[in-house]
Amino acid sequence: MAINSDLTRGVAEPIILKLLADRMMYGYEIIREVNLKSNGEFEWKEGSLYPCLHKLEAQKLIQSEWILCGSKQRKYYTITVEGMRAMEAKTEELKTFANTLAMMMA
Amino acid sequence: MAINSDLTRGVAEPIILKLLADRMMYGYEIIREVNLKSNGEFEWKEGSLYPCLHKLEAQKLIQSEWILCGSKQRKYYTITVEGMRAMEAKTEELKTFANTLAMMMA
DNA sequence: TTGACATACATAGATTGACTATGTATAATT
DNA sequence: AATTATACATAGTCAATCTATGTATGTCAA
Repeated sequence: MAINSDLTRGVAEPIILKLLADRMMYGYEIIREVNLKSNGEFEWKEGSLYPCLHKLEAQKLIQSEWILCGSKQRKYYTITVEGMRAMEAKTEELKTFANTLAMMMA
Repeated sequence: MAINSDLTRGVAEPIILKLLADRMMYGYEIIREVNLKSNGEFEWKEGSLYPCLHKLEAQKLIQSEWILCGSKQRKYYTITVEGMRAMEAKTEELKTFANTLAMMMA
């Protein structure tokens, strides 16, 4: 029962930043976490996530490092100070949006 | 203090259907109403609304008629039975989305 | 009365974020 | 040995919105 992707546009960035504010994660892990935590309402795919991570990194809101886990290389992302600020701003914007929308549809 | 348009994508249709469920309205009137009711958080422009109305009409969720008001022609839109059903479905989807998002950002 | 502004509809073209499909490579499982 | 899951990546497509522009009429003040 996935949500229409027109709705989810724009929420990927704040969600990623929010997750990385808790702990460092690698891309594939983020996909599983989001799909799990949303009870399947979000159905993120690699094709959506990786370009988004690259964009966030280009904006210096997150940064990456390759880490060897056992015998496997994983690209771990951490949030930057600037990213924390962006997350807070985006979270506020999301709240305003949700409240406005609730009012409009009431 | 307008909301980023990536967020508002996908909400135009349910909002329009919701408004027309109350009363018939013409395009320009819808723009003013939405911008007013949202306290300026939504800043709809003609270039966004008219194509959306045409699409909804092509889907037979709304229908239009030209009405002469004084000396001015206005294109009034009304919601169809099918449109009412679509509105209810979309409203449910919006609620699920808002709840999921609130949970993810908590 | 004329210029400025608001009303009212319309659309072509650009932008952009997400999706589809595909590719590579390794690890785990059967 | 073959299949599946993990893990990263990107080219091409799609679609909803925005920008910019156009037409026409109504209103109001200088």
